[in-house]
Amino acid sequence: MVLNMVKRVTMDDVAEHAGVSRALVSLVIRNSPRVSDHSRKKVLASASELGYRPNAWARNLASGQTNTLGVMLNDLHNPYFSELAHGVADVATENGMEVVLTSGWQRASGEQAAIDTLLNLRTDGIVLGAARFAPEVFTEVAAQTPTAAISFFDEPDYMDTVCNDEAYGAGLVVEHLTSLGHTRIAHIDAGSAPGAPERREGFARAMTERGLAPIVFGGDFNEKGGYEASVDIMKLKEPPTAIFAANDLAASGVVAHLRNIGAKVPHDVSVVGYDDTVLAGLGAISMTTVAQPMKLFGYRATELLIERINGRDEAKHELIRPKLVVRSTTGPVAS
Amino acid sequence: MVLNMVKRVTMDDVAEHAGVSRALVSLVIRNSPRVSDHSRKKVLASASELGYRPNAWARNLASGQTNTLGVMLNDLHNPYFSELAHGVADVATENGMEVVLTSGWQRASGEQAAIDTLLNLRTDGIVLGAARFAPEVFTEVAAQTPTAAISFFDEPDYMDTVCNDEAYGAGLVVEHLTSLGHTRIAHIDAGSAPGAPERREGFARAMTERGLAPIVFGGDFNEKGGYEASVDIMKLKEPPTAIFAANDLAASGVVAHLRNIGAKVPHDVSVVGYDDTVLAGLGAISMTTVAQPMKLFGYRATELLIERINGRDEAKHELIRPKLVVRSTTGPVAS
DNA sequence: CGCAGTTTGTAGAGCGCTCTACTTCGTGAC
DNA sequence: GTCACGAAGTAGAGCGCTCTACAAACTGCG
Repeated sequence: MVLNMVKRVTMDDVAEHAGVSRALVSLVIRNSPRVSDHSRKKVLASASELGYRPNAWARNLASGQTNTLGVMLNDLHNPYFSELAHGVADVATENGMEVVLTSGWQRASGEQAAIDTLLNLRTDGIVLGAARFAPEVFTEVAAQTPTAAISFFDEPDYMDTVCNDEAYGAGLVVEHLTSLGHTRIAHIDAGSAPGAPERREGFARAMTERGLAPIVFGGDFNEKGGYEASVDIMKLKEPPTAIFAANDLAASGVVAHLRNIGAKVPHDVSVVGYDDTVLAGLGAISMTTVAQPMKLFGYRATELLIERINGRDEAKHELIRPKLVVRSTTGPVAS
Repeated sequence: MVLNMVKRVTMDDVAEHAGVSRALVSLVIRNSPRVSDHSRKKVLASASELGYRPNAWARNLASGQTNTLGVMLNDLHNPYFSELAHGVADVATENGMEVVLTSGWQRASGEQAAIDTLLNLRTDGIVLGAARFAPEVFTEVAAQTPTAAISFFDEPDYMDTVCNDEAYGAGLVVEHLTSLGHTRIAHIDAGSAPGAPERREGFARAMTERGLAPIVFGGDFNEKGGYEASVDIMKLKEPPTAIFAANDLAASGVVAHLRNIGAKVPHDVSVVGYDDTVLAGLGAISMTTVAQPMKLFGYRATELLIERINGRDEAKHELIRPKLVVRSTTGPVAS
């Protein structure tokens, strides 16, 4: 409807100005070796003089390639996701590809709209950055374009996946806490949210392997979930000496409640988070937590996706091991 | 090079299947009223049977409109920016537009690459989500497409801007602290980073208006900056009873240092942050801070941008007033 | 000098859609 | 019955680029 005031410079304009054919200009712009130095310079000079800028829409339409990777995240507010996007962007750039981000912005219809945008853009592939999408999303997307999903634990044959080794991470926590002398350790889980079952089972296994009773309370991946669960936990006749929360946010809820009831961290109760988000690293909080190398997740997912785009057939599934970051919310059990 | 395995369904396929012309299919897809109900149904049925999906590249090329807004952020890790993007997305969706996000990912060449991507996409307009870009970025982008910038304090005539009323926010802090009886108040600033000078000057004005000496220490918009500045501050012969930090991160650095030297917050020293990021709201931190309605910034910038796309000529500049959020790091001055 | 082989450049047919200008058809007024 | 008119549908020329097939110009070698 409304035209840009600036008259758009096209390849034909450049060709005419340089006195060559449009095809030659195209070759120059795409850095083809099939052009003589002399022509190349001439064309580039004309292009920059006219302020030429290739039109991505036309280029992609003509080439059938978009050279673009789509990334869909379900919550940009979570630093976890931005790390991930960063990783994707790095690998994409390395491979000369662009990245387009979308998000459902936690709106009801947003998720579907975001997917439609991405699919209509015909990106060469799509990274689904979190498993909180409706299951149909995965099958729908994967049916139409190469897809890699992060934190999708089902290992389907229609797309690649990269997951955190949740069980391993939970094991690290148990090992750390038991080495400090803790035996009564409670875990606040996040129900059936992605990753939560694996985390819970890993915890249970690590505990039983050591002959300890796995204490599990239902919570959620947010501050409230941690707070409320810790209220119940601390009402136990024999409260645990350590609490392993669903994630950092939940852990900060635990810390808040412990402070309210006058319990000292870590002297009375040790607290461990999960994710190593910014807040865990803050001096004022300084929380022991499990660091998922989110950027690495983004890397690997993108690498797998690019392999897939280039023709690999079978789906691959990777499990990446997190690391324990010990800070000041854990300490030896009080004697 | 590599073709998608799935044969792409085009408008012509749908037209043939439905026994109508491509033009009619186009009208149906674009929801034109010029189509009879009967044809519409027939076409839609064919489309869904074939799994048709409009090709955004072709559509935009043909229509000369992209119906897409570009957003460039310089640091997706900062929750401040994701809020902003969220606001942009909301307004864009309301107006039936798509949003494409890019970021320089704090990489040297990243910024320019991100801009090129956006400009090559020929989005109808661009929201520049932070003022930390090189100045040329603004002029380059604004010269080529309608542009709105957030937190760009210069009020240029070539693009719209939306800014936080930093001076007003600083005034709120001073008012709050003086009403609690504080008279020795220190401000940790962030040098010439965007917004910082306005914040500092607002602080100084509010203080002098009340006959109080503005104490200013150089810092930065991060935890380290706050920590180090507070070290100097607390070495003063007469340390202040309240510290107004550059932002929440800096404030959390201040709190960390105060805790280290055994000063109680807020009993001995009150601390105020700026931005009201997630961390300020956490129970374990619960920081008094100034809330910038980032989402609103996104809203307004996008609304201005759309006006601009629709033909408004003169640039508009808006100043939006933040709000003080009182939590538990501020209290009456100890008597 | 002639011819194969290599570079370098060009013509022109699309890519999948939109949009203007036109055709066709049905309706009702006269 | 005729004609004007609006509604419904279509033909076909692009949009700005890529890419295949081919032409032209330049090697060098017998």
